[in-house]
Amino acid sequence: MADATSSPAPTCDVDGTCYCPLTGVITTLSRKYAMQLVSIIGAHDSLRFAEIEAHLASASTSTISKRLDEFEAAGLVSRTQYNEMPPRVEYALTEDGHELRERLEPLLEWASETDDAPKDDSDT
Amino acid sequence: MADATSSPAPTCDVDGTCYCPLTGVITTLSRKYAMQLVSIIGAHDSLRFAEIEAHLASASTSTISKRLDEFEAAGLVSRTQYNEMPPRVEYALTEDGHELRERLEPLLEWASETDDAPKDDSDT
DNA sequence: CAGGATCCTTATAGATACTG
DNA sequence: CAGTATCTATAAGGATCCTG
Repeated sequence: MADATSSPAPTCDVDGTCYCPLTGVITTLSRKYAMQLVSIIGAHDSLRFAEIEAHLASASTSTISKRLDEFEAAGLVSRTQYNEMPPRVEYALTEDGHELRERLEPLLEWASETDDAPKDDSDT
Repeated sequence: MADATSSPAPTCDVDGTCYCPLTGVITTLSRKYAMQLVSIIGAHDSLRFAEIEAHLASASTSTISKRLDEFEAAGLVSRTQYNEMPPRVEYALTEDGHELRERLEPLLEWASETDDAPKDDSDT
């Protein structure tokens, strides 16, 4: 995405054109359910759309679809389509996706601990 | 937010009341510049507001202010105010914040490599 | 210096309906 | 099954002005 077209200025706010895309991968990860999704997919060899939905029931179909799209575009997830009947599509992490997930897991794990285990002794 | 309502049901989509806050920390981290901010603050013992702004020049004052607020609320950052003239306020990571940063750094590092986009990371 | 309040713009998620 | 297209509601970021 960042080709050598001479203006690699990361400060997109110099003009009002864009809303500051920041770093690609981080931006992608900052979207809703993105991190969880990577984690879920990586926890399996491959998953079908409906299975992903089942794992992330709180997310809407279109949201999951969008995330998946973004992941594909970012090279984090691969999509394999089997033209059968009924249709079958499998999603899996790419190598990059796995590398990401490795770095993501400690964060998510810690986050879930922190979130439901308040460390402050004074509360409640 | 610090409501001790005994039922920590994270599935906010059972009712249409809220926009699904997800897991606290992850949501906080998903906001713009949030991860970078944690990284920046953690790279120093403490930082003043203006210094943070300088490190994250692309972010607006109000955005930084909001992040800082959220971090404080999440117990990730401490704010120390010195009633001098001129006013002096120092921000630093709490223990929790440091734990977070430890898990965040590999991700950010990998992300910047992957993205190949030089960010406004002034110091190491 | 440090930031809050306000207003505005844009981005993003969800619902719904429809298709290959 | 596996989505896409469209629309709407809302949230989130930025600019600006203003204060302690």
